[in-house]
Amino acid sequence: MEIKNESLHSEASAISRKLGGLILLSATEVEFLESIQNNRVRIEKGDTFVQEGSEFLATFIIRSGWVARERNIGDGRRQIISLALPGDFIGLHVNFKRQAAYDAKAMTDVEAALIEPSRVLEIHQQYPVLASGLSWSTVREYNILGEQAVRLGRKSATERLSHLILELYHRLDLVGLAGPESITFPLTQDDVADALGLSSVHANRTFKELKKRGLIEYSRDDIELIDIEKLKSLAGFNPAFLSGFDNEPQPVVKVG
Amino acid sequence: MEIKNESLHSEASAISRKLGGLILLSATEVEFLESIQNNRVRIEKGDTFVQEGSEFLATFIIRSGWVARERNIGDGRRQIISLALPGDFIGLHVNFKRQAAYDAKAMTDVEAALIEPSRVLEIHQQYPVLASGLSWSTVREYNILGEQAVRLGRKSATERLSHLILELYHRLDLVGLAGPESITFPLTQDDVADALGLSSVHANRTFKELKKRGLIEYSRDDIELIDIEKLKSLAGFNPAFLSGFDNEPQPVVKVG
DNA sequence: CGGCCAATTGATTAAACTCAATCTGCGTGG
DNA sequence: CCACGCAGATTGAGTTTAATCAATTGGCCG
Repeated sequence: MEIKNESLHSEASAISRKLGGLILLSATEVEFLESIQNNRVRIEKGDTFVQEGSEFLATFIIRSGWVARERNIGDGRRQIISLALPGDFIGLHVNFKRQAAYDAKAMTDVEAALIEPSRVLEIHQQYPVLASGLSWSTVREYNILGEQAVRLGRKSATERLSHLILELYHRLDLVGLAGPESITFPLTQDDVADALGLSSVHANRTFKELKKRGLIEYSRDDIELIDIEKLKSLAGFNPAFLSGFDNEPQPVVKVG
Repeated sequence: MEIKNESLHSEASAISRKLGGLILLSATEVEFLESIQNNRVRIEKGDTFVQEGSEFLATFIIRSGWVARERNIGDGRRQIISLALPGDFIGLHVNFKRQAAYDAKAMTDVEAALIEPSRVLEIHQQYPVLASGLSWSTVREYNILGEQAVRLGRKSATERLSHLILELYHRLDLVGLAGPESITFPLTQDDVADALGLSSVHANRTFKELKKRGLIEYSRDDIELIDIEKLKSLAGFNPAFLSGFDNEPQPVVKVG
């Protein structure tokens, strides 16, 4: 993990786009949000930059790339708990020891911002609108993980895969990273297997099945959602858990 | 004035016992924590008191009894996302619409305290130690749910059940509700099945298997942990995700 | 051209599910 | 006090989904 400081971009960061897509942010708030992201790190694809049991040095905000929170249980079995996409936090809340309960591994090259705990406090004390945004992010992460539990516990392989694809499509869309009906998809089928609790062989067959049914197309690093309505119906997908809105991003908090 | 953890009165509420078991709480903090629990509700066993999609009216603190956060997907399938025990919150963080992403259902008669959003804000602004306690509770809930994902995605039926039993044993112990080597267990085998992503028939056979191996005994509403060490070894159970403290050596497993 | 990682396919096995009966403990109304 | 009803637990038999084992193929890069 190589660390370098960079100057402010003119374009809004993913976290600003994400929060801005749901709340009306004032210029001051956006500025602050951008200003706390100056301490940047680049993480190489494949790098496990947070180890289970080790101490969080700071909170990460993903600026670009995909990260997997995962648990490796001794005998080679692995479960991807959740995926962190641009605009997401790693280690926003920590326990008293700041001890990680999972590995965080870069699935692509990643750019992240390192946020000091004091800056998070500052948000809570001086930027109430942003603080409510953090609260929203927190409950959203929890709900995403809840859906993951439903997928793993009660859905078939085809339901799991189509549900995951739709979740990623909606989440990427919120930060402006989804195509009209496609997403870039950097995960290997092994990764998908470990995200969905399947063997890699079965993950492969499940991809093939969705393709055969005319629901998706996929290549090395893209998935095309050919028939979103059928995908939703197969997956039993309701996007409510992602926003808490009736699918319509609407500003509900006015400028301070 | 600061008081020792052990000197918390036995009449202190579960949430005070839980936080007091981990942080040194001042008398003022304990008093405040108790005072915000005056608005109490009784919830009858079987009552789904929060509906998926409906609005949270307040935050609940469970004072006694067990609650399941669960998702019911149209066709009769159900997944218990997580269990809330005495001292746990329901709806601590909410999204902008305060919309629940899951049902909350009482698995026993429950007593809960209703906390106004303004009191939660008050904690963050005036009781920094308690605020850090809430942050700890938040990340703990997330980590518990992460373990649930590992159970559902990557563990066998016997591993899942023994892991769940151990988790509940440790969590109940933290609030003084576990026996020396037993817990009260109000869930039906149907509930266990829906928590572990199994059929009820298989849940039953898994109970039988653990009993046959001399790991547990169970009756209508108790589970005895006959051989905790063997249970831990079978489950692959490491309590780190529950506390984040070094109460016990935490081996960091490295898979090469 | 190799080498390598990921994807794909075929064959077989195993874990868990479904379906269908019972069985059991317990509370209740007569 | 007892028969009845009922929810939950238990058991047996057969089926299904997904896992495992074992090659093979495909694409990309140095």
